[in-house]
Amino acid sequence: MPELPEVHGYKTYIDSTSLHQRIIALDCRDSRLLKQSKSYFETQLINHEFKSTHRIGKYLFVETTSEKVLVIHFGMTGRPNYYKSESDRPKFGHIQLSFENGYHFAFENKRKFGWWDLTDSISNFKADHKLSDDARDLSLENFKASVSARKTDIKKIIMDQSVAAGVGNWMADEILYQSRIHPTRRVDQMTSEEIESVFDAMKKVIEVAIENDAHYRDFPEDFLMHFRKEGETCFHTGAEIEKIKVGGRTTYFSPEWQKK
DNA sequence: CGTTATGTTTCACT
DNA sequence: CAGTGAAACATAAC
Repeated sequence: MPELPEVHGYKTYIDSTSLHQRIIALDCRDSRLLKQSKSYFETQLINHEFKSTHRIGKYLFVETTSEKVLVIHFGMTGRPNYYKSESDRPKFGHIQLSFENGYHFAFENKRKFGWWDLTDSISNFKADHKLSDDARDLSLENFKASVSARKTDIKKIIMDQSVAAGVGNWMADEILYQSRIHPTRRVDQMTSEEIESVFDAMKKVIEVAIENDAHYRDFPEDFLMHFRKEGETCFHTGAEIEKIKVGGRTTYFSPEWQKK
């Protein structure tokens, strides 16, 4: 389920479980999840430790005591899991590290869209992958600058990781619902105030989601996530939520509430 | 059985 | 170069 708030939670989880422990084994059941050879991962991880983590958007960077930084992307169905007994290895824990203390760390990835990579530097990785600053830290100036030259639907823009790293499909729908902007509104036809309202809603959605540990049921009652599905109705208007495709992704919005 | 899923990358076109 | 739509990746769950 990982977008920015979920990955934020994963970072906290890893920080509180897996730092400063010597890694003694790496097991990978499907090498397609590794962007480098398994032996290279072993060289860089075995007998080393996780030192600290950093998050940009949906990417998690783990600094280690080796010269390389581990890059983790969770894909659509990834999450970390730390447990004591090997027998508790989760069903989809395709990559597992074992620590010297006897505990294990699994990278769960049901759909196998997630991956691990190794990089020399976070800033180079960020540049190579055209990642913007993390959406939580992004300035209004930078946001406006990357939006200004664009001529397409606002939803595609805010999901563009080079515009606001960390915004994914559900967050984009929520942000546009909160700012009352229609998902297919073209950015070049939006006023400066409307762009700012999207920016403000993005910040609000991020903070609310993080405060609630990305647990949607605890979100405020006027959040789209409570009725983001077919047949449900808008909290404000009572009208039926509509479902369309934008940029290839399923999109839910409230027709009268979000003006085109 | 067919459809759908919270993501990224690549590619053939406009 | 900017942008688009589609496809590919891989698999569980409904």
